[in-house]
Amino acid sequence: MSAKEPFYGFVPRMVSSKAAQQVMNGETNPFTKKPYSGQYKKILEARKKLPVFGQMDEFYTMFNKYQIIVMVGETGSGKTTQIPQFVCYSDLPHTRGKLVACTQPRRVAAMSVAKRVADEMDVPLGKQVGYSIRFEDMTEPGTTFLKYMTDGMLLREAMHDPDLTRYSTIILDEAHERTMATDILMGLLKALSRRRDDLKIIIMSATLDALKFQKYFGSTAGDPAPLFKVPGRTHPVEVFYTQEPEPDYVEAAIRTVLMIHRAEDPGDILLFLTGEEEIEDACRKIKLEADDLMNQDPSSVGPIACVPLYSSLPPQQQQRIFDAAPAAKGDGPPGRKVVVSTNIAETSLTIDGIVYVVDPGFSKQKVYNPRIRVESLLVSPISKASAQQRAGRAGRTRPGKCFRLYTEKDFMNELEEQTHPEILRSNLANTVLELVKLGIKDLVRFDYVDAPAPETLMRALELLNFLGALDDEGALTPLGAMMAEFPLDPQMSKMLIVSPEFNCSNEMLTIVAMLSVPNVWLRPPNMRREADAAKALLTVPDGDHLTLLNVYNNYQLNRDDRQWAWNNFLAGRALAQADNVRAQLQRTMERFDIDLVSTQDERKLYVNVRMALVCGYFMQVAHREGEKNQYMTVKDNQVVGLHPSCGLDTTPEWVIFNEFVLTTRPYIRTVTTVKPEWLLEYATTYFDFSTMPKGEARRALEAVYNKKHGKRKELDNESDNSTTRKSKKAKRT
DNA sequence: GAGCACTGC
Repeated sequence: MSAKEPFYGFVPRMVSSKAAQQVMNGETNPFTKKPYSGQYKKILEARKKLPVFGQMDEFYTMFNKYQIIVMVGETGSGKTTQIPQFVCYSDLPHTRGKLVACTQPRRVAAMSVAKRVADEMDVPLGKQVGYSIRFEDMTEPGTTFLKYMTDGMLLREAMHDPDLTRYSTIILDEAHERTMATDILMGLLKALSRRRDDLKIIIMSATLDALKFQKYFGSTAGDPAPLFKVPGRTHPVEVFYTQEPEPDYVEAAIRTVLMIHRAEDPGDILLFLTGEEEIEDACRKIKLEADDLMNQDPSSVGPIACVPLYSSLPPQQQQRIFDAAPAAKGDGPPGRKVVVSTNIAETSLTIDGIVYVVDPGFSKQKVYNPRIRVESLLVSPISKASAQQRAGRAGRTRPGKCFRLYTEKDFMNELEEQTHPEILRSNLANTVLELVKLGIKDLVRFDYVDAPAPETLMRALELLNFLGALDDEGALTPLGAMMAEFPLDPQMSKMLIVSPEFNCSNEMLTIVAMLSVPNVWLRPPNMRREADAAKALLTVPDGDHLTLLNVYNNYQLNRDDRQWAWNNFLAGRALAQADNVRAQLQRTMERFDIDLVSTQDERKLYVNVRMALVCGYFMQVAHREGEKNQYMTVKDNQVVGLHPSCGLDTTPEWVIFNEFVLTTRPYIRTVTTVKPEWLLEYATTYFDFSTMPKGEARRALEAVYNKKHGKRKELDNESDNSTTRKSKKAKRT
């Protein structure tokens, strides 16, 4: 290195903040050797005002000394943008052919932070600083040394390189969110830190659970990992509670919004509710009542704009949350914007200008019941951490107020400290397969930050064993190794891999892709009949899986017609996404030399597809009990009905289903009719009579078995043709 | 005769 080299004399991981700042304040960009731009200097001045910048010295002392650091930084501390840069100046990954990784739970965050940091470092995005998310790799091998990425992406990389050798430092950001991928990564990194003493690890989190991470990542001697703490930069938020519990939180929320509108100073309102329907309904009511108020007394109440926000809203409409509040009418008071949102506004989206938050204290949360193998969404009380996060949304631009629609006593005594991490609320089939592929031998004794219920692990192991992904000893089979490579639930990767045997891998690729994206069916409230009619035209009566195939094929045939999706009440965004997913899955198929084949004869094709579906979803079979829309899931004996969105024109005796949903009653959704012979043939071990509970389903299967094997002839059963027609006439009345 | 909380590969 020459004397002109800005990093001259720098030794990796022995760099002081003084030296680093000298380079930052110099004239030459040490990473590009080009002179710094004017923009760089301007941004640098702003960076210097961030709380974390003032603690650079403390950071380097710790970073240089310890292998693992837990960092706590509240919103506005600048940790996500600054810490990875600080690390680069001491770690000097570019001089050693290494990378610094910083993970994010969300794609947009990985992209936007990478862009910001590239600007701050005065380099083009995708060169020295890049990002890597599914479907998009904005990095340049050999050049990129600071990479923002989704946590799931790093987990995928670990499957191929368990020692993550490319990285010199790994930073897990937003660890407090406890996504499944971050939780698994924490377990892997803890073990890896003992194999690779050259690897540095930083766990970054919002305040609350730092001690948990410190203990988890502590030394074997029991000392907690060192803590680096940076204050945030937000405005104070005054919190109010109700005196009594509110029996109807939606009604109370609307009342509170109107109270704020009448009595409080100007400033926008953010109201948290739990779902689309609730939100649309509340928006209508607020608008109606606020308009009434203004008409009654235009001199004291201003106009109001009520904006809904939830993820399935088209991006264009989501943008409305950033519109300015409506202007005052004449000399009247200024207008006010009310955003009524799901949890999306708690973490994923920030809206500036919010001064008032109304928090009823509920959100929809995923829960998993391993006993009946069902994930469902339940409206549940939020955690204290969540309530604090919501309140904080009122103090981003100036001091604000938060109205909690529950008592202070309930807040103190009833709310959990933290939302349960995802790993405790999910079906783990996929995760277990990933862990086994990662070489984790004993899943029950894996060092989880929070260990899932043994029953949940057992359910996952059982499923993977039935699918043939794990052998009876729990070891990965060649099939399982292949399945783990697909970004899919194991049932889906299984049916994809076997689909060439049924001559329908092209079709199965499509179906799996369609099952992996959000619902494609649109049903605007004022056009339900038209939407249903459009759907009926695309429906294949043998099953919803085939209908999805048909929808995709028609979408492809009409690619040139930009209006096609809209005219058919289909979500164009979801279809485009399916296209993307399909291409990615196809690449994985090709990598494994799995044949891409089709059946030409449509009637045979549909049968072939249905048989292949059985190979993956044989554990999700329901048998009709009686004549009406009443089914019983095989083996766990849950009474379910076909979901009203189901397109079957009959109620067949045997169906497989993709989803079990628990709403007004238990429903099975995305359903296709199958033949009992297929169950016996393609899932022999699962449909072993000795392990099946007695009942109609078992009797019917036994009859099929005996008939085939000529043991005993059933006289009263014509088997799979015994479907009953649903009365279309009765349906309409 | 209902509804996708939110992410991610």
